[in-house]
Amino acid sequence: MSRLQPARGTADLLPDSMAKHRLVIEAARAASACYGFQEMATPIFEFSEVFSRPLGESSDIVTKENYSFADRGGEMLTLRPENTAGVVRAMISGGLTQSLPLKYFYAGPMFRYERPQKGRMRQFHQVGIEYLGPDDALADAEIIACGARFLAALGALDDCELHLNSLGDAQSRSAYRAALITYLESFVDQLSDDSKTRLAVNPLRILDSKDTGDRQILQNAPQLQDYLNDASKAHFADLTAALDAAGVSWVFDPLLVRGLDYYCHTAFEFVTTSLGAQGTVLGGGRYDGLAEMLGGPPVAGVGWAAGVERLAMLVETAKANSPKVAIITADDGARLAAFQLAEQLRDSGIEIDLPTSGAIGKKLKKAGKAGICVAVIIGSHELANNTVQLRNLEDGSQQEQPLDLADSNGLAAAIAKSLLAP
RNA sequence: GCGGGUGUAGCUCAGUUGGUUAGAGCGCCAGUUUGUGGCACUGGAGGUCGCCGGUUCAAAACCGGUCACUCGCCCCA
Repeated sequence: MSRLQPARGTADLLPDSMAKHRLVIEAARAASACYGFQEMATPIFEFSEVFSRPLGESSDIVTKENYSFADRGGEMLTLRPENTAGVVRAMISGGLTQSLPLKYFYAGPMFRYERPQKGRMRQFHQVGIEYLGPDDALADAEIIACGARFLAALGALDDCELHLNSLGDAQSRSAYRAALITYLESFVDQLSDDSKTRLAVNPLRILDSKDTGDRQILQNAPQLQDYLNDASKAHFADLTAALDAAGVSWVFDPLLVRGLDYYCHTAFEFVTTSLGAQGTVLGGGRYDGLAEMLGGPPVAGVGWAAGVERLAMLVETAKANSPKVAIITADDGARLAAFQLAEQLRDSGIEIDLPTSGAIGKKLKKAGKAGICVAVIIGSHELANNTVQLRNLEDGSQQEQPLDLADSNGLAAAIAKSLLAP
């Protein structure tokens, strides 16, 4: 137990949890397809610059939270910590800026070197969409509506609140940032230690500090929305009007920010109260500056990502797929015939479990527990008479059926019929 | 990276102020039933008490370290 563990922050997905994950991913896939997003995938690792360039080489994220390593050729590679940078890189490398707009859906594993918590693993899984090209606020509205539709399909939307804010365009942001720094510098002695360093490194993040002293100081801090220029105000008004028209409810959250420079305008999160401190279940925003930062032409973009693990915790139960029919041998004399029959029934599209060990009683018991509905019982006696016993494991009824190993269609039909019966 | 909590059977957990052979329920295996599951009864397997060290005549228990899990902080692209 102590010796053979999965590496820290990783977990096996055994069939029952895998079923929950698949349910989440398929809901996201269906919701995004509904809006015309097409599934694609980028590599699980990239040259480190893809992830470090938009963030700055010395930031905490790059130096402490990335899984980076040199390969045998000396290239610095990083396991992808999120997929937006990879998708934008793929757009640039593939020359797809000629085919805008692009609407992409993805699902897959991501990696961050962090202290694990509930719903926060070192290897985790995300689903997400990216809408590349348009700078229209209706694009923002569309991806948010898509996210809401996805959460609704999981039955999670009712427990979530959509938090919405505008960061404004680059001009608005830098005006606000300057004002905020000026204000906070006059309280620098009273700020928490964490926020003192944030003031130098990433002042906007002080807005969502959890320190009560910081929150006190923030009461009278300049407000982001007062620094939005007309174009930024118009974008936000356009977005909220579209959400209202679509019946997507939202709350204005002036403290919801993104620290990185390539973000602009819309920032949003769907937050649930049922998951402790890790309450954000789906989050995203507009990142018009990212493509240029990665060395491509300026291309507007907006998207979101959602953590599969966290959403899977909100899914009540999901039953792993398992066969409904088992072929059970009564004695070794029917081993080969049973194997042959199993293959023939699979040809007919029936999922067959063929247990190989244990007495007949054991096999029936296990089949019943595994949720198998019908057992085909075959032994030397049946083989000699060209029959099988068809046993309904739910009500215990049993009937004899003819066995013809040259043509099992009749038996397949009888099984299909008993599977349909209540 | 920082702080709190928790590590005993496959799972959920008992285990007295330190005391000699570490328990229960569920699950698993076998039998009662030599070819028919669920119920019942009977029996059985399964434990380096997370790991290393220390205190002690004696440690699952006390102390130190370490690892893992968990909650919060930092971070959250």
